[in-house]
Amino acid sequence: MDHRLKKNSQFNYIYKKGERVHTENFTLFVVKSRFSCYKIGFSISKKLGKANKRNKLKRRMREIVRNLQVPSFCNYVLLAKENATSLEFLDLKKELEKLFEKVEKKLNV
RNA sequence: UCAGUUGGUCAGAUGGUCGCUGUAAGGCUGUUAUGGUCUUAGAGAGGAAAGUCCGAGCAUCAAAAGAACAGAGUGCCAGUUAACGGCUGGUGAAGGUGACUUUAAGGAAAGUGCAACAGAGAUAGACUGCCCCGCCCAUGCGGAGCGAUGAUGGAAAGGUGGAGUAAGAGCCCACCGAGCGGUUGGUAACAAUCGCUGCAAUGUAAACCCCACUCGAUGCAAGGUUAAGAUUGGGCAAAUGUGCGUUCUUUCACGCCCAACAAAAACACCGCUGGAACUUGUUGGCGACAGCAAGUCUGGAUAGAUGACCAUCCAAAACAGAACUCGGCUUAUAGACCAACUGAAAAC
RNA sequence: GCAGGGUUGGUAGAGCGGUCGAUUACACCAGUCUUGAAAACUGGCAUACCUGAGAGGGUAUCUGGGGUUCGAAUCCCUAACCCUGCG
Repeated sequence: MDHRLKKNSQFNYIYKKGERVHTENFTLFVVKSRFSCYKIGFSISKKLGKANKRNKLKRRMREIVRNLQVPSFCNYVLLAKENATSLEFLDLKKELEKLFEKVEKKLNV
């Protein structure tokens, strides 16, 4: 299945309606949906660096999310904060794992 | 060996596991429709892809021709190119011991403007002065000659030295500089040389300007297909209006302009990648480059495709990601390598 | 992707190549007034380095770097950063 979010309107909807979960270098917006698959969009602003750095960060984020067990019936937007570009791959992985654990707890409550 | 100058090349590689985007072939499957999925094969960022500073292709503005005026750009000469403000080779000027580097380098006797402060004075007359004569004890006053002297300044009326004089002056002489003319060399910029002129002319044109040459505007969010359908108000006009900066003329076409509302489907498609292309060889040219032959097909995404991990190579580390496509320029850049040349020292 | 605009004291915002390190307002500091504060009035007020006991003086800086000019915040080139528009 394709897990990408594509439309600008979808992004805006999630920014407005979504619940936020924070960690040191990321913010995740979560909205529940009717469909069994999840969708996720990555948002990295121009402040984080030039095109090269942003692209690399996005690829790493996608690679990590692909290997994770992400809670379904939800749509997400993963927003990177300023220091995220300087992290190593393993640190990124740990942090995102923690992030999605948090999300699961929230959803179960 | 040390210190440099110029030009060029590379931009991690190999193997394995998981994953991403196109292409081709085949299988299975679905929708109103572009599809979905699996297998196999093969492809998948740069020297700057960047900045958007120039030049083109391409597209739209219905199609054209001419004149004047605006506006913008370029500016030594010759060549090169599809074109250029690029590049190549020269000339002049400036810098460097040198290899070599830098250079927006037309015109200031077409005209206008500006030149603060300082300075006697800023483009040019006066002032301060120098010398001689007369009056006079002298200060000083009057007359004649002179253009040297002047605490400035970015710039002060060709410079240095001599001769000359009452004092002085290109008034005269030598050298240097400048202008004009000739000759020789060079396609030319220009250079060399000879003669003449005692020599008049500050700087600024990246101030306006003059001269020569070039230029329509807008950019793929251009523009088109599926793809039909559509409202209201105001102004101008019935060719006397509108039509690629403005005005005018001619052909031609046609209503034109402004404001508001409504509609806008998509995993959409075309434009979209075979090109002034690349590689090798060869011929011409000092070179930029051009010709010929053979071979190659080499990204096409659309929330936007190249990542993660492991092993080895001492270490994998720079700047950095195509978005219609090319030719340049500019800027960023770790490390490694090659070639030619210069200076210094030492040895032979 | 393409097109356009800007950058001047702490903030906003003027600025003819020379009298401009810079006018004005707000903010800030000191004083007057007040029991105290506000308002009002008066004065001061950019930064760095050098020098000086101090008062003061000198040099540099208008986003950075070059150039034109005797002289640049202003003109030209180049880079960085910020902002706006487009279907």
